[in-house]
Amino acid sequence: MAAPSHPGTSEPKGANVERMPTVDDVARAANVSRQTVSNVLNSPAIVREDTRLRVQRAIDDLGYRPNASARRLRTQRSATIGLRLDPLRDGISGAVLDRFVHKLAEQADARDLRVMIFSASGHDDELAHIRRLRDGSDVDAFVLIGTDHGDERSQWLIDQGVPFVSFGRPWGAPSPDPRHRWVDVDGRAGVRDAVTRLRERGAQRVAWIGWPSPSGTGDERAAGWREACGLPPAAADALSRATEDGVPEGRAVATALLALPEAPDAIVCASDSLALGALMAAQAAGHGELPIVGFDNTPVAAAVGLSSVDQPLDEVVAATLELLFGERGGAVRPNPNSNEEPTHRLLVPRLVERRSTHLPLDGNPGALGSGDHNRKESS
Amino acid sequence: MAAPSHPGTSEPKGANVERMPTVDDVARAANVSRQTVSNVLNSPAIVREDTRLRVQRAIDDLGYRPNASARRLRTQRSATIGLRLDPLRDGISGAVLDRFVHKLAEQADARDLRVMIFSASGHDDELAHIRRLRDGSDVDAFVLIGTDHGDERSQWLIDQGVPFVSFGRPWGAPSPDPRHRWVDVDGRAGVRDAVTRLRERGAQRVAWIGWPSPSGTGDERAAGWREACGLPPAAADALSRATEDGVPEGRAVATALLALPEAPDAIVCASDSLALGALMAAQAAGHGELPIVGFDNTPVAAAVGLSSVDQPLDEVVAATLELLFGERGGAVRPNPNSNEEPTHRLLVPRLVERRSTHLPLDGNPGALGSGDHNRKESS
DNA sequence: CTGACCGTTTTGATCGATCAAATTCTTCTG
DNA sequence: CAGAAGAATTTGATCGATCAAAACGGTCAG
Repeated sequence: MAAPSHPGTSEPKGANVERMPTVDDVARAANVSRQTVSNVLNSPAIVREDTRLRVQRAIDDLGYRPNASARRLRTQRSATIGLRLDPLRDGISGAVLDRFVHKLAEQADARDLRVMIFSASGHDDELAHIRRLRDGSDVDAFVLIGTDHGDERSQWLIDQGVPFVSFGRPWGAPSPDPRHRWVDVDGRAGVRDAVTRLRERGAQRVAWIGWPSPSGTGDERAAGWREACGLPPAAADALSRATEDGVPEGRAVATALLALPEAPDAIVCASDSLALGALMAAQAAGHGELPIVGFDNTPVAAAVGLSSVDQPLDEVVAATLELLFGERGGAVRPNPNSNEEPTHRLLVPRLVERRSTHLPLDGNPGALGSGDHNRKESS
Repeated sequence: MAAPSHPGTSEPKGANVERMPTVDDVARAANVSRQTVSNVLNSPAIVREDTRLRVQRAIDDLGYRPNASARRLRTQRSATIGLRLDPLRDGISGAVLDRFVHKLAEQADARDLRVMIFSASGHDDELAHIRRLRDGSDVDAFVLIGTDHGDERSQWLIDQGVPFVSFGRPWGAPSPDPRHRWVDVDGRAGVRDAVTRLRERGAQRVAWIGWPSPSGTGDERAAGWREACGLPPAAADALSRATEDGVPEGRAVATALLALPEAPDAIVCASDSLALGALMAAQAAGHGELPIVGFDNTPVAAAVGLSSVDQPLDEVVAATLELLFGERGGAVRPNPNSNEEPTHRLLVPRLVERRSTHLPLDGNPGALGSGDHNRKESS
């Protein structure tokens, strides 16, 4: 938090008027040719030890930094990933994508990649942007987020030969194109685990609040509940509800569930928004102790002490980059032509347990918040 | 939502193997010289009408798109804005910054600017990144977010001659550097308005829940409350509380306030997190009808029907870009040397009223949610 | 001593655009 | 109709790096 001054390397760069040094400047200073300098940077192995050190010192002394544009122009690649920020996501659940963006920025940086963001109003607009960015060689690979049924973006990108990976499976496609690389989280397994855990804890009638079908992610999650709830079909149907996402919606549906003659003794929801609504409903109905589980482990869930299924975004991002660039490489791999190597990755989420599956909700506020991340935030 | 195929211009670009056309290709096709093509793109005014049309047609036919790297190399500017995504913000309030990022991406796009994001672990790390990005001429201007007391970043950037604008005032500086361009929202006025509104509605004892001092934004907001609450100092002190940000914290403090012999009849908070906590406290204490106002108008506030002070992010972003690039220009202005033109902009927020200042909280869930933005969101 | 061979370094060309200056084409004046 | 002034267009150089191939220096077998 303290210790200002010299961040980065601290060479004597005065104001900012004098131009940045170039390879030629470094070459002159180290008494070698441009190319040798270039080699020191890009293939140090082929340069003799002592010259390498000499050049390196010159680089440090002058504070040389390769010009990204020049390099990109010559190499024909930008080492930049494009990412569309979805303008629709304004709900609580949108926070997942934010975390995804963060992680992506972090891990991309570690690989010396840049991340460029853009926003678009719809799928068509998005594709137009992608084309522009790629044709201008601004960006050489894209990450698609939030694929859904009948998503025509993937196919277009494949046809155009634009390298990309989607966070989200190709829902609904009868036979998914093997050239489509994707990473996703197994929501079905996540919900299944959550339900199982609740039953281990003694719950016998675990209800489900999900989204209307068809919804790729939603249907998967619902399936997970159905597999694990241990109820005969009819009873299961009675405890299953579908509604648009949202806190009020969740509250309304949960209220109805709790008013049933054979009321549920636990509720699992397809999102934290729905779960928060359910939490409020339970509280209002005097069932403060009712175990409730949400999905996505958003900040709100942490804040109100709601148990939630957490997506392993670190792994998601790592897998995304690996599919795009390989184990460590910095060069983009084109979309695979055949199905030689695995072109997708399905990751398993894990349940984060909090008060909502442990303690009664009422009572002393002092015990709230389970010490989860709660940082002050200004502006 | 429907209508796939041809996004952008739809020229007959087959696979993606053949290289993109260049100015020379276009020139040849239109029977002019490279430079004329360049002129059509950059200064159409000096090209004769008919040649311009001819060239334009060739551009469209070939699907030509200027190569960003080449242009940047030659012009020495990247038309790219750098933005650090703060890894700390994980609370509910962090959502404001997300909205900011969105708006920035949108408006930057309208000006043909790119936005590049990066993440850093601390201020020093951030500055190191900034240096790297700028020295590599990847980015030519930066937007700083969330400035706070003793923030040494601004001064460093000014010293280094790196063009930037901060979203957030230079807090605490005895005499702010006139070369520092910034945009901020007048939180004091926002809170003042909110309190005034509550008093117009009949509230007589409006309490305040804020953050511990010193906090630039926090102190300003508190000042707004104090100015408008209309209570003598002693009484005001009794109704003022400071705590770290967070839902549980807000709940605890609000519970204490409500237990006072002279309890408040309305509460204004420095954040939606605190306000949500207060809302829960009020509900638990049987004061479901207590008017409560939050700050930042986050999705959560919309979801639970909490009134909140909304920051005009559209204007904030517009002002930011204007300070950086001028009215319409695409070229970055350096940090001003003297204080000739205005170098900052202070915008006024406005109160968004919802159920929490209108109706009782309990009662029928059907009436919840005030129709505010609630969109479904998948993985 | 010659020349093949390997490791290291240098030279010339190139990526795709814009700048600055030179050139050609128009138009208008005396 | 010559010639100047202005408009429109073209030419040559350049931005800063990497690629591809050539040149260099040393070792070593024949």
